Amino acid sequence: MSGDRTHNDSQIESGSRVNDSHKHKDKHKDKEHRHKDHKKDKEREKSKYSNSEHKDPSEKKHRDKEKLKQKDGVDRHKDKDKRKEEKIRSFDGKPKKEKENGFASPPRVKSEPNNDGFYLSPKHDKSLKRERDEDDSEFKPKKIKVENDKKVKKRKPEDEEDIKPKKKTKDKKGADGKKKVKKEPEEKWKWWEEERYTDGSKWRFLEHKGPVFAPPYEPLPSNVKFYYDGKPFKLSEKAEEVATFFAKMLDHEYTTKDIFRKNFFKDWRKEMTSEEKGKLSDLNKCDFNEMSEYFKAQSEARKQMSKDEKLKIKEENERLLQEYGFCVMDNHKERIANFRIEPPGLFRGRGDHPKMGMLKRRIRPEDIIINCSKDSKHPKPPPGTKWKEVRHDNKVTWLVSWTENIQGSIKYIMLNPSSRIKGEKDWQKYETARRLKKCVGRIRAQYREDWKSKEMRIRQRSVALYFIDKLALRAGNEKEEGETADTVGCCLLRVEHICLSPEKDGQEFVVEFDFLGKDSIRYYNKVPVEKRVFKNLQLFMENKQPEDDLFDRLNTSILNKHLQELMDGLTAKVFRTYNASITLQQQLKELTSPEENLPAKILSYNRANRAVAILCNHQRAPPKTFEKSMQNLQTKIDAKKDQLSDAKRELKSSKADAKVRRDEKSKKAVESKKKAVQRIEEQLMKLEVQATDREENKQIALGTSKLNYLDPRISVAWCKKWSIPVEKIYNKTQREKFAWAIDMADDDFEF
DNA sequence: GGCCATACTTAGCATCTCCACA
DNA sequence: TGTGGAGATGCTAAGTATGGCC
Repeated sequence: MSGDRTHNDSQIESGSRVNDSHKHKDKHKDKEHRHKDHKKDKEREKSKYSNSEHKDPSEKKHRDKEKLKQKDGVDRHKDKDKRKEEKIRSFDGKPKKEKENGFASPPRVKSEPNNDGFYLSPKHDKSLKRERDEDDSEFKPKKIKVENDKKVKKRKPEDEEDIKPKKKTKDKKGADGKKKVKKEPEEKWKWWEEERYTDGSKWRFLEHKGPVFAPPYEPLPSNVKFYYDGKPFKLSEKAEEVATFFAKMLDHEYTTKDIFRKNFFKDWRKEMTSEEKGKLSDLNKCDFNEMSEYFKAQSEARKQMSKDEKLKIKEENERLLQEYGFCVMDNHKERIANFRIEPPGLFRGRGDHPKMGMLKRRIRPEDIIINCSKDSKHPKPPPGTKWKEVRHDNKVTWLVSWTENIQGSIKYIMLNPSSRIKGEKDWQKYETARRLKKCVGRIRAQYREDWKSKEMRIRQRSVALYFIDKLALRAGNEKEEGETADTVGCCLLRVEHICLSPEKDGQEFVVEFDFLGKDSIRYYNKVPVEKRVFKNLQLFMENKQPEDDLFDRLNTSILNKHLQELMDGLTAKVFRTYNASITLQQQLKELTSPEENLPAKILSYNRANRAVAILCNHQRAPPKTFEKSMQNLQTKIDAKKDQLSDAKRELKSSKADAKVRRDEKSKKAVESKKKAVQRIEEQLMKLEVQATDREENKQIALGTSKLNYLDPRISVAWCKKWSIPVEKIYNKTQREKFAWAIDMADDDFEF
């Protein structure tokens, strides 16, 4: 098949080949533009430090115009040097070697399409008549429930149960059943058995108390001083407040970074009086240490508070939660996720974020838009203030919004994941992924066919889709230049992010990926690909510079439009959900053996979960205490081993004793020694399993996939099948979020 | 088709809480 | 009973996706 490229690639319409751009006028433009932009980028980089957030509007306009001119592709390249610098940065700030943390070639198990795979959990077998706005074959709440707003207000006492806030149940010990397990409230609202709205509205009635604002600034005591150039300097209140933000972060690596310091200083100066501005001209001469010590002492004092004092604070927090932490949405009291407005501080962008250190300003009532229903009791702004706006938009789910000043994006207050509105969406997400399961075979066949297309754009689309499917890459939406760290997803991959080897480590057609993904987490993977993909990649890279786009004819909207045609509701992200869930299901089948005991089964579950986390590249920095805690665990294991050999010795001698004496008493002694050995062996095994689990989890975060990608019904079914308490898999919060799945999935659920 | 605004999900790190153990 | 540390929770940044406008 080595000749396929020469044959097929020559058939590609020349007009659509970006690689022969030099032959075409517009492509010349393209290249010219690229160079221009590079020059501009460099200039921008130069001026960034003196004026990072106020870009010359004419420059922007010009760039926009250039972009419009550019018919064919998108030039989203930033400074090359900067990228190279970032390229070598790993998530812990150091270059990584391949496979160092086991991320190369993640284990993957794929299920091929199952065309009859229309699974209905028995509880949903019953015919459920419901008009649906989306084609979610299994998304079928049962009862029809139509309640008008007035009824909400006139709730009867018997409804009170719903209105009561969920009392925090203390789950003392969880599933072992060894200690008291306080029952969770028995009657919980099963929204999944009710009718959904079909008109695009999200609610009929919404009432809440508005947000909780950050506490006002408390000036420092007079004995805590700020020093400039070695001398005490009394700051104005505004300047002092911003200085405390920096002081609080003094021990953090952020404050050593040039960009952070520059951004901070620039924004800090804006808060200074003209006198302060004149005198405080060099951040390096500023001494925040006394302030920093003061905050450390305060935090220490908080830790040392008496029980009563702590209780008082806890009660106050509880009061706030009760007052502001719940809303009434369509007859039900629902928990709000984030009812507190983000306090002012310094922006902590991740990776090499160009805006890190900028001042995140205090949000005032005048910045706040309230969303609630017309006939609800509207939240009151704090005395003497007013809201920016009160609106009644039931097509959205948010309660409160404001625009933040760093990126100009909108922030929202929304409901908790356990709420109906979030749960329905989550359920729907998994149903879409299950629909993909039914047609993934066809889609895969199609994109494989498209690798041979005459059109470059189709080839690029199909190769990108292959990566998204095979490697669970994110889509890669375009981002505004200079506004965020240089991170990419699939459609944004650049030539410099991949390295092709016809043969490597005994494998053919190897692609080595190395780029920074979401949150500037490094994605490093070396994967053998199909020959056609390899040849296509070579083609896409022809005559391109390292900083050029790999898929210059593709973006996420083109890709998603195509996916939409293949399956209703299909977007790039659905592949991640589908592949994560199907991998979990298969790994669970593969790894669970019936004869295993409970801890071993849990280990198997965690390993299945881990396979998904590796697939999705969910990394974490190793916990600071990791080495120490592993050591502690090892000490425990060693001690247990000693204990075991002692117990075995004792057992041996009691057996010998019993042989001589042949009486009941010594027989009983043997039995009890046997039991002791057994018990210690079990304890040892548990500790060893724990150590393995922890070691394997060192740099992998399981939580993200568990919460966002794994259909909870798979886990619930697994628990039911093996009689494992669901509490072993999901903590209380997770059980609340997945209440729908826990209720509806039986042991035979198939994703 | 590109741009932009908007709405929502996904993500890792920081901080808090509470349990096991000395 | 005090405390270290694991796990839970909170926080908010950083993604994806869509729809409207030009």
